[in-house]
Amino acid sequence: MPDSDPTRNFVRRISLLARRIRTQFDKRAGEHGLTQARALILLYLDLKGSMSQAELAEEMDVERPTMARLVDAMECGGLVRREVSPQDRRIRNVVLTEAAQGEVQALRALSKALREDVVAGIPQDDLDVADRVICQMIQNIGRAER
Amino acid sequence: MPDSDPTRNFVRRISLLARRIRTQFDKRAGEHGLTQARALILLYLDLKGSMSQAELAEEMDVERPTMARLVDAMECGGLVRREVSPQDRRIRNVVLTEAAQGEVQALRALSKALREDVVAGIPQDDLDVADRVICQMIQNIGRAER
DNA sequence: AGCTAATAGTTAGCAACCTACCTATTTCGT
DNA sequence: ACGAAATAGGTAGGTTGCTAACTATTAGCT
Repeated sequence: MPDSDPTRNFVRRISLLARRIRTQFDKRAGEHGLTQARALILLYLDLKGSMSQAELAEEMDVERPTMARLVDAMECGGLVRREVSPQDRRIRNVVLTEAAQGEVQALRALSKALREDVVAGIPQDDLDVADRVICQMIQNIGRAER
Repeated sequence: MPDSDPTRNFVRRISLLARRIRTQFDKRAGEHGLTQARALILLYLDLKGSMSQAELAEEMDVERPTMARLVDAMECGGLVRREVSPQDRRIRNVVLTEAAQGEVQALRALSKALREDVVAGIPQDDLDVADRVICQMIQNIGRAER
């Protein structure tokens, strides 16, 4: 009975699911030169036009050094440009290149397809419950950080 | 209305939750020289006495190179020893050192406390639904891999 | 017995997280 | 107006994932 406590495996399965989704996304998006994290940046920038790295980090719930490296990689790969803000020289506004804009449609389709694969056959009511549980857990951890 | 599709954020929140749990675990276990992945190895070995790296990788749903590095780090930190199997010289049986055995109790308590923090205030019925949803999603991804 | 398959483990290289710490600006309080 | 605090970004280093490709050993088939 090592695993009689169901919450133990629940926590582990969440981590497993997150990894599997990421791996599967990266596999499908690899042909487009994208990964899960980079694709999300691309979608945000397409939506808002231009964002600072701090804003991107905030939206994606990621620390700023993480964002710095993601933007580095995307700039290096020709997906994104950094433009120093004229109003505040601390800020680099990140903007999509034309090449990246051309990927947006395919990326949206790919993301949608993967989401649909993941939730296939799961009743909406159950999804709603699961979403509430996940949200509550995220809050609980924030609270537990003292 | 960029995020009108609820499943989009659901998938993202799963990844966020997994990261937050890992970070919080590592913060609490750091004093014991442990991290989430290493702690899990320790618990498995305490349970089964000795396992090959391939068996550990299988139990933890991780690839074998990942396990090789985890065992490297733990061996380096004096938590674990590798012993070549007499029956099959390809196999390294991994066993806990005495120092590691001394950490098991504290580690169990720590893991339990974190699990309880995470699920605090969530009805068991909802947890059951969420667990079923997570399991189904993991299966769905396996199926989607063609 | 001998050649091929499969298996255990490792190395190398990439991705995306994190924390801690640093610099360059801007803001704000006195 | 000037010095302290806050903010944007970056660097360095550590952790845990992955895949691809390699070696060593065993198993299996003819």
